[in-house]
Amino acid sequence: MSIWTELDTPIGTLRLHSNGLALTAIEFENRYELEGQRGEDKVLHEACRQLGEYFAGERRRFDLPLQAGGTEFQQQVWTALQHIPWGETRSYGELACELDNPKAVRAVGAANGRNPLPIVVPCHRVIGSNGKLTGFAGGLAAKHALLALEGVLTTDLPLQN
Amino acid sequence: MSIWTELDTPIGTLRLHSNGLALTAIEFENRYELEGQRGEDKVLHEACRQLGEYFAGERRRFDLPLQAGGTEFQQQVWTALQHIPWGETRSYGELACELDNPKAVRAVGAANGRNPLPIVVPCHRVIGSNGKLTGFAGGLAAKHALLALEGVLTTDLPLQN
DNA sequence: AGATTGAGGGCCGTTTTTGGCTAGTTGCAG
DNA sequence: CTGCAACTAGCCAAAAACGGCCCTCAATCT
Repeated sequence: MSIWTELDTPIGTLRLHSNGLALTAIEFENRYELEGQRGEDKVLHEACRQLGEYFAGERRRFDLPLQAGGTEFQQQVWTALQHIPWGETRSYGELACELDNPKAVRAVGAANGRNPLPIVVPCHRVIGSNGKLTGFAGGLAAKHALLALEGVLTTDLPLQN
Repeated sequence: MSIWTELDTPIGTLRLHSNGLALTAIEFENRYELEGQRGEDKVLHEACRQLGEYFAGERRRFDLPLQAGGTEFQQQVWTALQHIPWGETRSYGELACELDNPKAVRAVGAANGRNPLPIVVPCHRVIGSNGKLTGFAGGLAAKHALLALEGVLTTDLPLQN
């Protein structure tokens, strides 16, 4: 049985899920789907603390137990995501190259879209090769806000359409 | 001539039928069909007691005189059902294999659908090989509730669909 | 010329759909 | 009574559809 708690942030309320041992999911307020009961535990408490520091600009890396599930390929992608440092971005194509699978570009995009642990696993740092943001579970506005928080996008505003 | 009585449970009212010697049928409230007169006897009294304990989480096996009728194949299936322990599940295919008739998968499903003694003969413990519940006389919601009561479905299920 | 769009094709993993195969039961015709 | 369809609480593999892409090549606009 999994438990969850909610956290208010500049980009809206987040719902964090724990299985008691690790963080298993982060949902945006407009997309609650997963089951479970409201509660608190060490994992959630620590996750809230680190996320709070992140949004306050006082933390650039997360140190949390994570458990994501997913296919082998998805796990490769999500692992690669965690190697993108704070304040940097990659294109979907660059990420595919890091996996020695240069042509699996759209597949990388799809895997990004199914990242169960946004923000902590920084899928928001992946953008189109032309600079457009192209998609985010919490909405492009949230993606833009996250990148702005990390000091990217200070000058230009490629948020269009 | 058979008699029946009704029992309130978390998944709705059940109508239990007895022929005086054994339990002959259990009907869900949305599917009353069998004839008979309302009444009470030792069999029904004991069945209600054990079912009450089951729904209270205090009983994992039933010890009741049963009489189900049906074809030879159906009886094989229903007997096999009773060997599935509380809290476990089988796929229709696995069940077919246990009958040394691996290809009789749909036939097993059909026999499940005609099980006259649901819950006591645990046809709710049989699910699709992909994890979907796929059908239950009392409705999928009831099947889901029963499996939840037995502690299954807590961990899995978030697997697609 | 250079920059900016928009359509089109190719790419890959995942998800959904489809179609064939199956054995027993049941209903209906001969 | 036999025989033949038409069901069904399934299953598997193949095929098609779908994405948080990316490149190319025109067409268009400074």
